[in-house]
Amino acid sequence: MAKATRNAEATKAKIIQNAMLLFAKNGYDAATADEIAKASGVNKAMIFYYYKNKAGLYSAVMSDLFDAIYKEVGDSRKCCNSATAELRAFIETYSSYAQKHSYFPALLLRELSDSGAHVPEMMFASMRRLFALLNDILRKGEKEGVFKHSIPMVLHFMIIGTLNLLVTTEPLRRKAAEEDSTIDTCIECPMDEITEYIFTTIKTTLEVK
Amino acid sequence: MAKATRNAEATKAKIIQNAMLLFAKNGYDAATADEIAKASGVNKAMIFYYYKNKAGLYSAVMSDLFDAIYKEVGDSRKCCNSATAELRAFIETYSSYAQKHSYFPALLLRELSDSGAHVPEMMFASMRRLFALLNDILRKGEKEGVFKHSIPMVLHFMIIGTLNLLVTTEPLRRKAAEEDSTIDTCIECPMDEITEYIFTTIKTTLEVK
Amino acid sequence: MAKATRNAEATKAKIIQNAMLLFAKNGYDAATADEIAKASGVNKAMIFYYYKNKAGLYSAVMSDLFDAIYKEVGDSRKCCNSATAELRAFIETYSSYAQKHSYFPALLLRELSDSGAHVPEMMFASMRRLFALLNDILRKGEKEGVFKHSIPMVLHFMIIGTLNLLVTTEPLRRKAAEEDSTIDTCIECPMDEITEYIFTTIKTTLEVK
Amino acid sequence: MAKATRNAEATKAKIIQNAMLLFAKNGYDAATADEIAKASGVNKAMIFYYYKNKAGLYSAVMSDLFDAIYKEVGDSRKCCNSATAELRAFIETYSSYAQKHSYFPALLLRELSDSGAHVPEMMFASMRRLFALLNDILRKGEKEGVFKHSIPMVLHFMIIGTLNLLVTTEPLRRKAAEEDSTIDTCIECPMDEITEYIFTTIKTTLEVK
DNA sequence: CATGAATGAGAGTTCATTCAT
DNA sequence: AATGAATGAACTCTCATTCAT
Repeated sequence: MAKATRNAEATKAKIIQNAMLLFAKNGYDAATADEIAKASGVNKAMIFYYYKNKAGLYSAVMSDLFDAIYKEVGDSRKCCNSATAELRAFIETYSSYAQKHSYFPALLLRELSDSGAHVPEMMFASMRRLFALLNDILRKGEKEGVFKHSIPMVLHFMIIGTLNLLVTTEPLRRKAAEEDSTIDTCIECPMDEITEYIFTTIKTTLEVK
Repeated sequence: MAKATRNAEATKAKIIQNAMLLFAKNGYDAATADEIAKASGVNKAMIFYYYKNKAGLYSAVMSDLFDAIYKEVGDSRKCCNSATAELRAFIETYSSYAQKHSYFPALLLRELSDSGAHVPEMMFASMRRLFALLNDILRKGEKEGVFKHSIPMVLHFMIIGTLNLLVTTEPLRRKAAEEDSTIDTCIECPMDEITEYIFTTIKTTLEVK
Repeated sequence: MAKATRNAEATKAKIIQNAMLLFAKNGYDAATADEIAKASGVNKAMIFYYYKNKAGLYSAVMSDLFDAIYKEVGDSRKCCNSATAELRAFIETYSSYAQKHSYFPALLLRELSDSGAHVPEMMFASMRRLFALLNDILRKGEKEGVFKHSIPMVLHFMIIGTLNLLVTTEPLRRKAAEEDSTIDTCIECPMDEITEYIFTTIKTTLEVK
Repeated sequence: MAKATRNAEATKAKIIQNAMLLFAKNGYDAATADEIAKASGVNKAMIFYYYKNKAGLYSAVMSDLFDAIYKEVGDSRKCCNSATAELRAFIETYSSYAQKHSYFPALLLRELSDSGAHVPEMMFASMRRLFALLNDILRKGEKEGVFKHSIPMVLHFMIIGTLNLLVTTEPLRRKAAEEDSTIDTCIECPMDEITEYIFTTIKTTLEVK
């Protein structure tokens, strides 16, 4: 109804967007309200007007991300009928989300390192929901007789740990490659090959016989 | 009146030890010099006297940890003659180190999430050295004809990502288990079983035919 | 949808009423426009629309109170013919007003402590008018030969100081009584006895011979 | 052991001294840490270094004042042997303290108006101790048969209410006198005459027969 | 080597006030 | 008349870092 100013939704969106980037780049503590406000082109007080405090903003950011990934990964299951296909969809969707929203892996890994210090309640629910998806797939596969018994928690961390680390360490790996060409930090590896490799590894370990 | 004053090495050791714990628990930014000094029972100024600044202290902490893990993992290779045995040693040693020094995983994951923001130079070197070890093992296995061609970087992240996440998320997983018993967060899993499971997974994906 | 919107007088009255309470409870600085607006069920901007700024609102509140007390105390004189009776009326009316509007004493004492920092002009006029009333009574008594020469300002502060302190300290005295029963903070004293006691004291000091 | 800087006691004293003045002049909320630091010629952080937070500083200020007045008033009793003389000493000592430390009345009246919002615990204890002194004197007089039964709480407020108001309203009364000479705000009254007048009033109301 | 005192630069948060609708 | 969005100026408090002893 307005052009650009005096538009609550637009203002909130800008704040969330820039907060995401800055929280991902600098971490919760090092990302300042000043910085976020300036990047968003809004007055610093608006952050507190809409999100009460820094933690509230952070929660909002994380909620958005977790809701989105849960939805995408959850939706991806619908399109398949075998447990193996669902597993592939899980890994591929997670991988593509992590690449598209490259700030997400850093945020997630840091939050897990802090045991959910900044958004305790939400981390539980969100991580659990995501894990429950994989859990379902694995159980289904077992029931169908195509998967061996496994340790779902370990496989879950194998998938998301690997993918998240690959995304977050990209700049680090690139620099390492520049400085020491004798070591292959997989900087040129196409992500879909990597994703496929991860899928194959998990599938192989699950294969009966 | 005598206690431990006027003993440079002891003072430095106390600082490092407590800094480790607090950096791990609270992260780089949230760990304060005041806190570290009080926990160590030394005057705050000593931190700056011995380590120049906060970043210097952090570097020292990380160096110690990385040197130690590199040494332990490196040493573990000596005792074996097959690539497969060396791979198992790599994984088991890393796993046992991560458990014994349970602050390490949080520190490492956070630092990787930050692309080595706080200790740039060192992260390169140390991570590279560790990765080089695994790389060697994999190449050796390939040469011996017992391992298929693989993507070492991915396997590396699979191993350390999974192990580190399992250690750091322990409190989170415990709480989740308490609140929702229908989901198995593997909180009672013995770590050696998990370690073996990881090893088996990696080995299986490497097996020729 | 109809309630009380679009009704200037009602809105203004609600604001004044709640502002009174909150200024009394929290003091000028600690009472916020947000708080007053919320308590009044009106939009914050209305405060500024009707009263220009916080000081304006405060002035309006104080004016109302001072006008009311002046009117009540002033009116009370009419009904009597002797200076002594007028003095009693002054004290009793003030006392009953302070009890009925229990936020008034806090506001008055604070404003006197601040030397009228927030409502300079008005405090002069209002306090003076009130004091002039007592002054008149005392002079009249002197002329009639029933009162000795006195120091009106001192008697004025004796009356209003005592009454205001008794009202404002009520919660404090109640707590003190609960914690230490050996001391009598007069928490159960009927206010009319106290008022009578004050009157007697003043009368006694004024009595000729 | 030092000259002026690096002297904890001197620094603390300067802070307390200036805080007193500014809290008295502007009230708790309106007195800012910046202001107090600047007035004291110290870095703002020192306030928090020594007193933890603003409330802590305020508490320290009030403690100092209350301890001092209690001590002075308490000591004054020793020198007398009759209840009447002790009563005079109580009033005179309180009066002289209030004049000498002219910031005290404002602080006290405001705190009483707030029901001890900022220093709850202390207000109880301190006010009670002071009141207990007067209470003792009155009881002693009753036992000796020189005082009638009275309401100590009311007499206490009569004394301190009047004296405190006279001190705090001084600037107000001066301005009023300048603007309207027909009214006598007792601005030229010598404080010892006023004190004597208060004493006489209280004594008169206590006199048997 | 060791300490407590001192500092300066910010960070998060609040709040009176104004603007656009 | 009434509202929610927006702002700017403070304000309290923290913290890495340095100085004097």
